[in-house]
Amino acid sequence: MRREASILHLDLDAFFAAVEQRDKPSLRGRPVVVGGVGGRGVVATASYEARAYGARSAMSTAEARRRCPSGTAFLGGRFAAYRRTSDVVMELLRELSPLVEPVSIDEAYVDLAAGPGHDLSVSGVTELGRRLKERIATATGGVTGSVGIGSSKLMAKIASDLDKPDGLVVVPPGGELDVLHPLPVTRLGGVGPATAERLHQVGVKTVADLAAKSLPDLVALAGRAHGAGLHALARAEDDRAVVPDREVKSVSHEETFERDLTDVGVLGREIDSMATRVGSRLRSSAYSGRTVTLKLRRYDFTTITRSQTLPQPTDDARLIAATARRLLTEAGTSGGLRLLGVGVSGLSLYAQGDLFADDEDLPQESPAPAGPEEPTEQPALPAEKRWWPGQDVRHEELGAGWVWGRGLGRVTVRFEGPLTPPGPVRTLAADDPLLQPADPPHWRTPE
DNA sequence: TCTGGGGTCCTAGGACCC
DNA sequence: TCTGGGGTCCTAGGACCC
Repeated sequence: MRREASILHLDLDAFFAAVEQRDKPSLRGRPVVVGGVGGRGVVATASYEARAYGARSAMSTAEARRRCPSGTAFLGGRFAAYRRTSDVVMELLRELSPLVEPVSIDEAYVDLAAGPGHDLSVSGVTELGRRLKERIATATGGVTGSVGIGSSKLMAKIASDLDKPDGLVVVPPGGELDVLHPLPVTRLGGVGPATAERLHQVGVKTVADLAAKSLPDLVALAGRAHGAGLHALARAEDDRAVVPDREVKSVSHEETFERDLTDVGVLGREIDSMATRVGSRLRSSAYSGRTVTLKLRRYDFTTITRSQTLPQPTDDARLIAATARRLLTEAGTSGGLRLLGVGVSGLSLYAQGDLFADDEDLPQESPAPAGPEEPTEQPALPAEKRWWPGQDVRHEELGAGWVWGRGLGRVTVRFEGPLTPPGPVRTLAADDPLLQPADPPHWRTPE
C-alpha cells in the first residue's frame, strides 16, 4: 500500500454489449445479450437494459431468453470489433504511464506514479480520472468505463466497482479500511463461491469479519497461499506491482458440442482442428511447449484432464494432435462427450529442432482476398449456416448491415451502421449471392 | 433446451535424485 | 536393516477470474 492514490483501475462498462449498441443504432437503449447463441451457450455480457430483466454474465442463454422480453437482441460475439476498440482504450492508458497492465480485453491497471509528472493529490487524480473517461468516450464512439483510483491494486479495483456504470471513485490514502471493511467478503478478488461458503460457515460475511480472523485460522480454512492472501487483503495490505508484460503460460482451444459426441473418428477430427488452431497460435507468437493436455467433459458434466510431457517443445499441430488423440484413447469416450479441449503448456520461446518441419497449416501469405470473397470459397454448408446473429455483412445493392436472425433458408438483415440512423430490415434468401460477410464497420470517420 | 472459453495459480502425491 | 530430508519434475484436480 502506497502513501498516494497512484494506481488506477479501469473497467469498461458492459463492454461487448456497449460495442454492439455503438455499431447498431437500432439497439441503443434496448436490451442486448452477447454470448453463445446455440443451445448450450452462455451469456458473456448483458447490457444494462438486459440486466434490468435479470440477464447476467455466465447465465445460460436459454435462461436469459426466458427472462428478457421479445425484441431483446441475442448476438454472437464480434471479437475483432471488441479487440479494435480495446486497443484504442489501452493506447489512451499508455499515454498516462508506461506501466499499463491489461487484465483482460475490457480491464486494466495503470501505475500513475510511473507516468510523467502527474499531480497525485486526491484532487489531482480525480481530475485525471475525469479527463480519461471523457477521452475514452470520445475515442470509442461512446463506450464508457468505470475508474477507480487508490493506493494499491486492491483499492483501485474495489473503487472502480463502487459506482458502475460510468463511475469515478478515488479512495483517499488512509481511508482504505473505511471503504473495505463494510463490504461483503465476496467483493475481494479470490473469494469465489467455495471460499465464500467456507467463510460463511465460520461467521464471516464482511471484510471486517475477515479481518478479525487469525492468520492460522485462515490458512486452515483456505490453504497456505490463499489464507495468507486473505489475511493481508482484509487489512488493505497489498503491494502487488503493476506488471505490463505478463508471460504467457499456456495456449489452448476447447469446444462444447451442440450434441454429445461418441464417435472416435469424429472426435479425432475435432482434436485435429483444435490442434491446428493451437499450433498456429503458438507459431504466430514464436512459442512452443512441452506439455500437451487433453480436456474432456462427459455427458454428466464430469471433467477430467490428461496430459503428457514431451522430450522437446513443439509447435507442430500434427504432433500435438497425435499426442492428444492418444490421451483420448486412454481416457475413453463412453457415454458421450460434451466438450473437448486441446492445450499446450510449459512454453518457451523458439522451438528447437523443427526448422525443417513443413508449414502446411501456416497461414497463407497470399493471395489475400482483396475484394468480395468468391462464392466458390464458401464451405459447402446449408446456406443459412453461414450467418449468425450480430454478424457484419454487406449487400451489393442494399449496403452495410448486420444479421438479425436466420432460418428456413432465409436471413434477416438490418441495414444500418454506427454513423447512420436506425435502418430498415430486409429478409433475404440465405444464399443470396449479393450478400457477403464483412469486416466490422468504422465507428468514426477516417481522418 | 441448465451449466462457454480463455486463462492463472495452488495443492498434493509419487517418482527420482542427491 | 534402518533411517532421513530436501528439491524438482510430472500429473490431476480445483478454485478463481473476466
